[in-house]
Amino acid sequence: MATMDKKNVSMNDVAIAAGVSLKTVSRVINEPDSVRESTRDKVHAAMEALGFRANFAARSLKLGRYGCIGVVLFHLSGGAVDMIDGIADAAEERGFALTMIKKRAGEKMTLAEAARRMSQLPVDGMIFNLRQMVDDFDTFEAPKDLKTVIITPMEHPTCSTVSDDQESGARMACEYFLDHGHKNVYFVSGKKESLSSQCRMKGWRAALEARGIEPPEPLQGDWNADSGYAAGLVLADKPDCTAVLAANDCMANGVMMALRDKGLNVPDDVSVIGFDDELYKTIPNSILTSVKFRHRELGIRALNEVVAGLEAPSSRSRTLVSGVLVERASVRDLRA
Amino acid sequence: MATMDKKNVSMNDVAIAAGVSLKTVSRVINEPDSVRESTRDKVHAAMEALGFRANFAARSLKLGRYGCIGVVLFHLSGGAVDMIDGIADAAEERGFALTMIKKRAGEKMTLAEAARRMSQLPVDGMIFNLRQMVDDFDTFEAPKDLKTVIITPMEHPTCSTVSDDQESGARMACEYFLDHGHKNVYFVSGKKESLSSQCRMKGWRAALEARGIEPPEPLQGDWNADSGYAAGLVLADKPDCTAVLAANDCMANGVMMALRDKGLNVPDDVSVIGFDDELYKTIPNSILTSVKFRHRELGIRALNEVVAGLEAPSSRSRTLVSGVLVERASVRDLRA
DNA sequence: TAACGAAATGACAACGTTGTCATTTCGCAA
DNA sequence: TTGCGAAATGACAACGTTGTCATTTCGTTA
Repeated sequence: MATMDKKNVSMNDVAIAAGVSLKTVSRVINEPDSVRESTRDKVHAAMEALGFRANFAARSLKLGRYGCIGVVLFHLSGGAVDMIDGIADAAEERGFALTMIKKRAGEKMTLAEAARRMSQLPVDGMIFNLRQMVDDFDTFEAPKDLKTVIITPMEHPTCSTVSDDQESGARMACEYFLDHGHKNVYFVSGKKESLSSQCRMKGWRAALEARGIEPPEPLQGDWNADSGYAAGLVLADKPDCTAVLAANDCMANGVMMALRDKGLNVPDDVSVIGFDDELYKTIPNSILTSVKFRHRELGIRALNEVVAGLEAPSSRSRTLVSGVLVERASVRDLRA
Repeated sequence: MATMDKKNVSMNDVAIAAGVSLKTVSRVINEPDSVRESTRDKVHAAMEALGFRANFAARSLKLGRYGCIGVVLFHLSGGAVDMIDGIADAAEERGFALTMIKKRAGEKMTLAEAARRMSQLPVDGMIFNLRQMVDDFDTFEAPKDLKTVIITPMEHPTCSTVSDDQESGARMACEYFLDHGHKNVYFVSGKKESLSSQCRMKGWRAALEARGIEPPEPLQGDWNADSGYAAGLVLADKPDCTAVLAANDCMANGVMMALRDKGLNVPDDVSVIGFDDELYKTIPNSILTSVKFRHRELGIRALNEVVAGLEAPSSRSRTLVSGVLVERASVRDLRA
């Protein structure tokens, strides 16, 4: 009947219970080697008995840092899981926790708003996950004392950015077609407002133009298989269409199904490449060649960039994480 | 050349700049109506000029709360995105931020460890996302002053839990088969260690036994299409197999492809139901009937449960979020 | 103009830690 | 036993807020 009265057990309570000074308790926690073993044991016993847990607020107030990195989710898509996974693992490894806020569905949120909200929370630095354009992107200035990293394919004038190298990935896929003897490449895009889709389209276009090929009109999709199917029906009627690059695997699959339904074979009649390399999860023996981005690596890099910049928040860097072409059997070699 | 000297601008600095007292600045922030408009303007101007941002640590220390809910991710799977989305949206709505930590890949983490780590962080309550069994599940006791909600299908002796009603969902699907005249239902499971898979299997078994049907040996899968395909090849040879329940859509698709490759038609020869209703994203015109769980709703409920329990951390409740059978065309009615 | 109650503002302590610096205790040599 | 330097411990202030209570200022009425 001795416990359970005060709400929170403080270091002072522990100190009294252990018959030592407040500061000694502090030392047991932060620099145990500087405390005699017998004293240390007394303190540990008291902490155990009282159920002491250090107060985060007081500690942070004194130290002037939190040990937390803020993460702002402007958009939560499929690939985001792996990215968060990477961020969280890297944070864990470096002894940081994450503080997360999210744009509410349907509402708008500018970078400035996000920064203002975050800077009221326990964070030493922050990461913005930005997959669509936002109004104040170019004018935004991060708080001078809070390292800010933006995950986005766009370059920012003052903040560090980290991104998949979507453009190179698309170029890589496109050149893969061309190197296999294809004379042109059609493109099925994702949602218009998606920066990923825009970058992939840009890379596709650049690769063709680099070889003096006029890019055909891209087909508009929405990431889902049905839109890919619709695009596939259109493409099946184009005699010059031997190669299709779809902005993700789901649409690529839609394209392939449409081609098949039109009596065309992949890869014999038409070759196809997708993005994300996730079709194998859903389709047995999937043959789709695909450009895979390392989202987990992306998250790790973003977090490391923040941590590296904690001391120099105004530093600025640009990190691109390259993609990988996962070769399967959906591209025919026309050179033979 | 007047700014930029002290690291952090405090309310005291603002007070001096505005020619008012510290407390008045505090009031401008927390109870603006109690401050004369002219004073308020002066203070706001000073805050603006100095770039003042309230110190989270000091505020929390004084208030004794953080306005943050801890989230522990023991496991980060596909469905987790929507759940996190729900948690984050609900948190936002109620004025909370999230503090997140994650089990490191490959390492083990007990509930007790998670609780210990979390209670050193800025959190008023916490949510554990637990999709696999953990060693100390039954013996775990949550900190008495920190409301703890576990997202898991298992019942916990002392903590509140929230879960999809996987078992009912599976039963629902199974009964749907039986009500359509099927005499038996085969089952393809997910990974052994997954609690979702275990619950789905349990529901399937229960539904059959309730009608006096001896459940056939379940086929072991691993969530991916290839394992579903393998199962499908086996099932295609069983003459009594008219209905297959697969523990997710990817495996269901694998099953369907195998059946087709064996010359069987879905649903004419064999009917199939999956879980998660996500095949339509990848397969154009998907006909797969599927049990869909509302992960977002699950997250919302979990967060609301934590917030509701902040004042009474030792309260305990059990919430089940029901699934929905999304009817498409993969089940044949044998009663005709 | 004086007096009054209400509204606005201010002084000071307190929240639970850690840093600084002073003091005590220890182990060992003289 | 005494003295000494090093190790261990302690007293006290400080971090930047908010709560309590006292004081000042305001607008109104007599």
